[in-house]
Amino acid sequence: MLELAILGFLSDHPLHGYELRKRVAALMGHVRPVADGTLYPAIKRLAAAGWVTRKDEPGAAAAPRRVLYLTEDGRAELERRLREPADLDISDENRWFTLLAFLRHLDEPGAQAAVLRRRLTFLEEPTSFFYDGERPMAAEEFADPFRQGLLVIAQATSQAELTWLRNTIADLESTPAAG
Amino acid sequence: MLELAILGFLSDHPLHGYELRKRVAALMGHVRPVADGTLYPAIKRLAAAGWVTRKDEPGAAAAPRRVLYLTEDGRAELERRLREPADLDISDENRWFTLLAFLRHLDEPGAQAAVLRRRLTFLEEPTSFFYDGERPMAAEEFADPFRQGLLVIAQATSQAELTWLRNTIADLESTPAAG
DNA sequence: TCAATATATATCGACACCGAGGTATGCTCA
DNA sequence: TGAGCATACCTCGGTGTCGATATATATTGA
Repeated sequence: MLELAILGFLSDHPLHGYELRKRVAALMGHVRPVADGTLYPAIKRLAAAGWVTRKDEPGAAAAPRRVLYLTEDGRAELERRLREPADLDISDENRWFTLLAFLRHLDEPGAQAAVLRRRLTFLEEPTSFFYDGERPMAAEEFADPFRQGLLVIAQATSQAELTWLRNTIADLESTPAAG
Repeated sequence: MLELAILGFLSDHPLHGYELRKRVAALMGHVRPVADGTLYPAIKRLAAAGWVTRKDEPGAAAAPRRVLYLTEDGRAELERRLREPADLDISDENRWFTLLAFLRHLDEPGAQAAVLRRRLTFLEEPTSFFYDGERPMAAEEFADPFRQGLLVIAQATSQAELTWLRNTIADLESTPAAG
């Protein structure tokens, strides 16, 4: 998820680590802050894989910067990760939102629609959080207001997303294929 | 998060690992499946800390079961974790939902309301996912339909939860303190 | 001149998690 | 009798993440 975000941000502009950190923090930091000890090893991994290159530049305000550039291999890797996301990228909200933030870098509307369809399929699956034996329990069955809330919120959330997904898939599939 | 779920489920009933696995899977498995290699070490940690005890029983259908019981220390630990959750438990959806699923085990309405207030404060903070320099960008500013969707969904989601939070906090705070 | 702050990069140990694999029991059906 | 499956528990290696810590420069204000 972090690696995807790095590849995605670098796909827009070359960035140095500090700026990258700020963008990553803006995207998902309010939900799950990213520590330096997570970011820099991640950059190192991507560099070792040949997906980003580093160039030293004098610092604008302070210490010298190591500006990161996405390589051609890196762009291909980004596309691969967007085109064929893991199941966890589809089901986990944090990962899914990160994917969504960079899905425009997949430039075929058909491929974009295919990814949205996977999320649609996932959200359309009937799932319950709690069971009475085999039988899924509805919100109204709980005396517990917190479990009620859990189900009510989850339902409202997925309704909003389902609406958006269906509209956007329809738009994408009515778009003539990009040339 | 997993440890909280284990303590929470055991607070309802003693369970053996296999049954516990099914309940944990129902609660959060569709979003993020829990592997055996995660569950059993977690049980071991809780046992080592003295929060659960294990008793062997003949298996109902097959291999013998190790039934898990929450100890008094375990119940105290559960309460502590519910009463004073880490910031990450408040901000991260997966963790927050897990907390919500067991919040009824905190039996003071005032303490429950205090936890909900923390979530309310978090959701009321103005946050944006993307910035143009310092300026947060609104959904309409993106040509990118995916980033638009991201913001629209996030907003709809938090609206639903805000409504529920405000109503539930009001209910809890009008409840006479539990004896 | 000194302290504080923002900029900027990086390492290290501890640890939770995942995936793969292993062990074993008892039921069902061929 | 044997294969296959559901039940039931557990270990281990690899890895990603966190929190603490270290280093260094430039600006700002007391």
